[in-house]
Amino acid sequence: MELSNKQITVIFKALCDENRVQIFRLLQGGERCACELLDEMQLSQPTLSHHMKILCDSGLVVGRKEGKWTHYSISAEGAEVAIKCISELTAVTENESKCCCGE
Amino acid sequence: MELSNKQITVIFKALCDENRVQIFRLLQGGERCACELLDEMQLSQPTLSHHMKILCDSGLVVGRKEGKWTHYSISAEGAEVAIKCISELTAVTENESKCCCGE
DNA sequence: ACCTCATATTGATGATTTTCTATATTATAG
DNA sequence: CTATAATATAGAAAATCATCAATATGAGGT
Repeated sequence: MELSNKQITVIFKALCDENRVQIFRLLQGGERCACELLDEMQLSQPTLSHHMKILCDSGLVVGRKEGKWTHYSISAEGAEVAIKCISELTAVTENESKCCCGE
Repeated sequence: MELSNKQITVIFKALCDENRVQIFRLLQGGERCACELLDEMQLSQPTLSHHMKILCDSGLVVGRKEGKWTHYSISAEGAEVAIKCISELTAVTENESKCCCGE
């Protein structure tokens, strides 16, 4: 499963906004519907909806539709992918110390 | 070590741009100076410098100044912080299934 | 001291993102 | 089938971000 640079940016975009980080903290307590999240955030309903779309696109959050409601929760699989991704990106594979610039 | 929402966004901003992800891939081979990175990226020198600042601010990359050159490398400590951060944020601590909206 | 090379900073511009209001969609209740 | 409630989408404004050209800084070399 090789992710493109673009796909990686989509994953981590989830964590690049303070409101979205706050939404993760709310979801840590378990599944929440959009109206509950809206109650606890200082955002308009369309803005929350926009953030939830970005979170779902990242794979870190999943939405479950049930009647009128959409229930959101943290995806353990998405989290695993993100952690594996950051682990791989930050894994240094050097086998010798290379000097550049003719030092 | 409790990170604020704002601090978390600074960490993951590093991975929200395709060029910056590409820089990680280049740094996987070991320490590189800015001029080497510039050779391999389709960016102007000031733009690369701008990205390197964001990467260093995130803690995922460190810069080491030596004479005229700045050598950049991936920070294992920074990576550890980022992984711990995403692990904590995505850890669900629910102990009972809560239903909202009077279901 | 001057020149050159590597990198950083400034300032401007276009692109993207966040946010809102207004409206549309979809589901249930009466 | 109409009304209402929950969520999504469209469109516009404001803020932020990525980018570049020009310039500044700072370290060696001559």
